[in-house]
Amino acid sequence: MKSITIKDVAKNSKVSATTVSRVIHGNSKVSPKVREKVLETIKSLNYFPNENARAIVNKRTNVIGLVLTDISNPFYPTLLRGIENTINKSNFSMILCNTDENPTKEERFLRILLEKRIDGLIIVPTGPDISFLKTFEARNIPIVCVDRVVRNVETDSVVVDNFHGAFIATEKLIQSSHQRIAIIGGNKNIFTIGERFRGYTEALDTHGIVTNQDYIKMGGFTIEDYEQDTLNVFSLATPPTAVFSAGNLSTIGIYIALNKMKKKIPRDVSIVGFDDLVWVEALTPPLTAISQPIYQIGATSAQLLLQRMLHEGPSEKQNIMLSTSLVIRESC
Amino acid sequence: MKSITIKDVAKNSKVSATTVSRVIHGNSKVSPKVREKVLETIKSLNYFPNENARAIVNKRTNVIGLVLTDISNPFYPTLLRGIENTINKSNFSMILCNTDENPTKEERFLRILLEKRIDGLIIVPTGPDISFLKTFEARNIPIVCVDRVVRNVETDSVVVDNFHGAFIATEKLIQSSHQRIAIIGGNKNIFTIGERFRGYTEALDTHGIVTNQDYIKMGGFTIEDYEQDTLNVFSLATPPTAVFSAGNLSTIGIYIALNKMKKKIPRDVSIVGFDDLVWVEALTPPLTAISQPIYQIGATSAQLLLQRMLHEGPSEKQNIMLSTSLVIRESC
DNA sequence: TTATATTATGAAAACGTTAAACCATTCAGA
DNA sequence: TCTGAATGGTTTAACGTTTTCATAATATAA
Repeated sequence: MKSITIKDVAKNSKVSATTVSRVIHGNSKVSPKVREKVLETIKSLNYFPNENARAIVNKRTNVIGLVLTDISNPFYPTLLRGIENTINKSNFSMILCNTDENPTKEERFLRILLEKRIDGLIIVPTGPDISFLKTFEARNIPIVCVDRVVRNVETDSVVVDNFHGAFIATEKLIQSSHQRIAIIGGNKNIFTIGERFRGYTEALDTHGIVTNQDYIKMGGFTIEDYEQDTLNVFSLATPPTAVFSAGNLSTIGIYIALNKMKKKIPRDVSIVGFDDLVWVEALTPPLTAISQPIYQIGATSAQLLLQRMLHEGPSEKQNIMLSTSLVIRESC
Repeated sequence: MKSITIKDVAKNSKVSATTVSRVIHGNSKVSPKVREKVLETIKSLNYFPNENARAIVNKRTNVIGLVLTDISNPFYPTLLRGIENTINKSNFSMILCNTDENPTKEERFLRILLEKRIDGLIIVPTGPDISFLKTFEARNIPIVCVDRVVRNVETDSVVVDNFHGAFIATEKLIQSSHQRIAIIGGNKNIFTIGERFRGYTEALDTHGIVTNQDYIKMGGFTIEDYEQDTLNVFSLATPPTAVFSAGNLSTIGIYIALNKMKKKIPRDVSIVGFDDLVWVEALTPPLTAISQPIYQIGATSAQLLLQRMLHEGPSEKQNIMLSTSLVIRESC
């Protein structure tokens, strides 16, 4: 099981390993005949350089880590493609880790990534204080926070204006002359969800509507949770006439529940949802939604990371906030 | 930018690097006081072993490659989680690559993965002949093909019975007394899609229904394509009364188009779709669908790969075919 | 006590690269 | 013809680990 090394190539071409290395790197200091010969034996031996050996001498691996909560959440695949397509251009690869919002898992992954000496990290942090990131910082491994930010270490970041998105979503419902507006969504402790909740209450406030605690269902996790939340809120004595769905999973639960309750959208209930994914247009009626530039969030954070890794760009950390837009369809 | 190495730990603990290495691995004998001291300085120096250096001496990286077509296809995230959750238990990490069905990209990724000396590969091949896999085979790097198979090298594989799934889907429509049944889907050259097409025609055949070429729309790629296909097929002089959607993207296109045409499902048109994803239940009406055990496909292929990497299990290649099931809802 | 086995440790080589320093040709120019 | 510069190559050390082998110290048995 002996593997083919640069020395084998050297021996077979009757030159030194250095010369082979030069040929591989296209370095000028090698004569055409020798280059030819070396390339030939590389091909004939089917030699491929060992990146791990390279990594230890070059002190760079060309690998980045991508730590997110769960690729199954439809937000992430597009984000990932934005990142991947960007870093691939500079020949970086990506190790993917799913934390499931679990800080213990997160720390374990971060340790592994550190040991693998990744050149950079893109992370959707599980919380606002990720102590292990200090270790990355101390070793000058660039970090980009995406979708959420962290406060115990300064990093570049790319987020979306969740607050404003939720604000205009809620306002849209108000302008359609709704007063009794529910919100259904996940855990407020998650940065993005918290911001969306703020946007919702702020919009009600701005328009002089007092928030009704019964209309606030922020604690779901699964589609079934959201379905149940919807069932509950629309079974109230005075049910809402509209609902703001704070995430894509809640949108699914809401549609399922309303279908079951035979409520017609938008006749009986109006909906605006956060996240404009491909399938929301197939719903009946198609969803009016807040659209995030998901791919661009990914691409931008990857660009930021590349800049740092290649020591280009400004030295101050960049904190970028991209904006959302309202896509009007027929659910309100 | 000097990094902390095992030698620094050694020096600071007044022992040799060997001893530090032994402490870290905890297997061989080292006296309690020394162990204590070493662990202490590891902590105080915040030392983390360099996995790349380890990789070159151990000849294993604890990394696998996952090469698939596009993580944005909702089939893949679940597959990925099945794989990840399985390999994580054995402390493997995963490099993810999206080929976009492009063999050139695929070959480039495979070369990179080879150079990184991954311990194993899980791949959804773009086609039936991936010559670069020969190189993996020659180096005894285990390969598992998933969802599709390859014919120029023998590998383990995990696929789903697409043929049978499509067969029972079509049969379901026939049994609901439909005779004019369309199929809308992607490129038949893709293994899974080809199988589904076979299942469709075979079901018609079995029940003595002659296939109508006008009802066959197999060439779409985007949701817009499928939407257009649907529009076209239902604008025929004698339109079909039912449609089999051969993939999840086509399901979206079909629902959008039928909504636009104001066709009622299932009154005007019945549908059965391939792939039972979370959002199909939120459609109106909820989709009757062929369900694949996606997570399990991933978990199984990862198990197969682990077996090979750890040199356990049988030496003959395993070719596993998992079965699909029909989830009946209200679209037919 | 001495001989032997056991335990704890270290030195050095190896893994597969790259880079710095060096050496031997060849070529230009006077 | 000689000098100096290119040119094309090699030798050696370094990167951060693990592993093999040797050795010193200690424990056990006779």
